[in-house]
Amino acid sequence: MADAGSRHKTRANPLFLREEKLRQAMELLFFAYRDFTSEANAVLIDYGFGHAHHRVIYFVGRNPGITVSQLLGILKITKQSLSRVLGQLIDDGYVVKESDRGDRRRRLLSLTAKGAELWTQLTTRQSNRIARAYREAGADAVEGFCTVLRGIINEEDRGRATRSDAIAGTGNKALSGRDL
Amino acid sequence: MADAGSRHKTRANPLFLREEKLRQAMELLFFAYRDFTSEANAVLIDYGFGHAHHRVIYFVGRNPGITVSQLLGILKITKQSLSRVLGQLIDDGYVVKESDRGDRRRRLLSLTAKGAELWTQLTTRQSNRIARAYREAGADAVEGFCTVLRGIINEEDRGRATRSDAIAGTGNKALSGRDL
DNA sequence: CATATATGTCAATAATACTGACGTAATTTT
DNA sequence: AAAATTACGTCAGTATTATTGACATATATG
Repeated sequence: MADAGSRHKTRANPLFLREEKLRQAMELLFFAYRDFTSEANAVLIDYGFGHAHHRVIYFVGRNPGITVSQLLGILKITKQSLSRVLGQLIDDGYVVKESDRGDRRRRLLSLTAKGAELWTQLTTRQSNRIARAYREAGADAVEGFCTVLRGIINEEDRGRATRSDAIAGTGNKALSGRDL
Repeated sequence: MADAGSRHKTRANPLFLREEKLRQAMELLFFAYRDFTSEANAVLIDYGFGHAHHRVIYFVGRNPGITVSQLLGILKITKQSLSRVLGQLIDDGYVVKESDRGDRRRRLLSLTAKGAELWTQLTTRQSNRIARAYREAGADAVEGFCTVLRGIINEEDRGRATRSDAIAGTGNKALSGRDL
């Protein structure tokens, strides 16, 4: 308790500044995510869809041939939750589901042409926002941005945002299975 | 149309790489936010609260004396949505609401001791995650991280994640009004 | 006094998500 | 080949977050 004073805010107290920086980071993350997602949400309303549909469309587009359980692993929601959203997307002709010929228990998901079009529409807006931020920040800042974000992600999922080189609409079937 | 070929994926095509980097950023943001929030959600379940309560607790703690409409401006939800959540937090003794003596239409929100305790519990876990990522990434990366995130946020809200120096539980009344 | 602002509230609805239970088909293990 | 596991689907009930629209009240401002 002799040095208790160091726990309080004083002139340029490094501990106080550290906590301040951490809270700032949390807020930046909140506001950035809020604005980043509101972009796409506006588009989706015209289609009668919501955030959940966006996430499904996005990850199916990015990973054509993804299985249902791989998708569940990414979204971290229950299959019952996914079911409704995915069902709608299939009914409305944005996503198709086909049996895996290797393991016929599996259902492989991919976008239709209509789905790929929506994917592009959604992704373009969001990547324009990122692109602008990247341009203004510069290459070094971008690298730092990615490094820190990767550090925030749970260790087991850190590979996910890099490994795929799939493009919506194009072939590029199947992920190696254990990867997702 | 003469140089149409440059729009397609070729060996180290800079345009393709650019798009790839942008999609990577979107995914990093998705996964980072997913894991960042799941941290606090787990705690909240024990209190019978959800994500929405967390956001209210957080921003009230960070901005003691914040008004209802300032909070709505941050959260970007309707007052009807806020009403239920805020009402619960007040009923359960985490938040207090008092009339502004200057403008008695306004209600100033702040945390009770109980609320500040929960605030700390929630914030500690999340800031530990950020702190670890910061430590591993280094100071330069952190700076880049903040710069890019700020660039992603809508221009009118960029000041928000920096301006406040309020701490949960401590005095530090009122924001300048126009700021939030 | 008229108007605008800040807040609150009633009602209906939509979207996302959860738990729990159960069923079926295909594959893997023993 | 029987048993166990995996992948998927579905029915039912519920919680949480959020929306729109309408209306009410108190206070402040011109």
